[in-house]
Amino acid sequence: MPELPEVETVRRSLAPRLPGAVLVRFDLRLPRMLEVGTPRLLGALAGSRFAPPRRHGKYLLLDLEREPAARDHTLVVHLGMTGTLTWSPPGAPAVDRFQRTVTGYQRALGPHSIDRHTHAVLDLEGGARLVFRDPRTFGRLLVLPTRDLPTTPRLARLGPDAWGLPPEAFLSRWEARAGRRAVKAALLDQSLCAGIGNIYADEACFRAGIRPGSRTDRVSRPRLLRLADAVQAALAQGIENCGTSFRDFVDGDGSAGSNQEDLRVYGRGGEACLACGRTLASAAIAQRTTVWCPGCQR
DNA sequence: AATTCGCCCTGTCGGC
DNA sequence: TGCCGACAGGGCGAAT
Repeated sequence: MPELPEVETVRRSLAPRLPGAVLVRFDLRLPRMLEVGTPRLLGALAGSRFAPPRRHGKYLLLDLEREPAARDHTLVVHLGMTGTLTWSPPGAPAVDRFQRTVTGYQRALGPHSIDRHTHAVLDLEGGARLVFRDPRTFGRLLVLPTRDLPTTPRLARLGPDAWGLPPEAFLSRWEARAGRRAVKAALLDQSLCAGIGNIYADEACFRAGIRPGSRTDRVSRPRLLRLADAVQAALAQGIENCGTSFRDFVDGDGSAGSNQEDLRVYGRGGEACLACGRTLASAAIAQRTTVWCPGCQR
């Protein structure tokens, strides 16, 4: 479930590789993954040059430049739940490389495997490739003129990026948009601020000592400031650890992150709180599995 | 108007 | 051993 820290990890791993690379061919293997754009447009991208990768919330923004600049386009990638975007070095075999598990699942042997779950392959000049895989197909690809990014519905809905958002900005967004929902529901709302998902919402609530089920309009201002800081701390740790790899997540080089080893509450329902030893509670809040400590979070 | 719910999709896991 | 249901969950659009 790539959230902001995971997408940032992918961005950072692609940053040394991508800039200057020339797109030779955009092979879209599963057309429905392309939410915005047409096969014809993908063909017209050939010859474009990648700029340094950007990110907003959980979205990766890959700008493709060509002369004149008015023809610049952007490939927007959302990794959904199980998506990976990897940079395959020149010479890597294009053949399917996977093993069949006892249940019949095709587990990729390498991160850049071109198999039934590979939905897009971007050939780059010199033989390298960008490979997009997503077994559960919740991810999305968008290709559009760069100047249209701010008005594209999916992106226009997003609030400011959560990472580095000043506490006072977080507070003003909260006061304007949080409503009377559960705190967790507001944290997951990408229009309030973009990038927080299920893992980091729970982690931030724990760090702030706030119950994820408590109502947004009943959180005092000082505690809200604590929450703003906790969000930054949770995201910072995730980025520092190169993302949370419970199962599928890998960065652009196919490397897993280590943040799953440092999570305080997510995925630990029924286990002992690392701070006070009480049994961590688990329940569905905002239609998401939510874990918190009844002792530490009031 | 604000909030919740159902759906998409495929693989994993536990129960019988 | 094998089948089957529950579950995971981001974001959209419909329903309340």
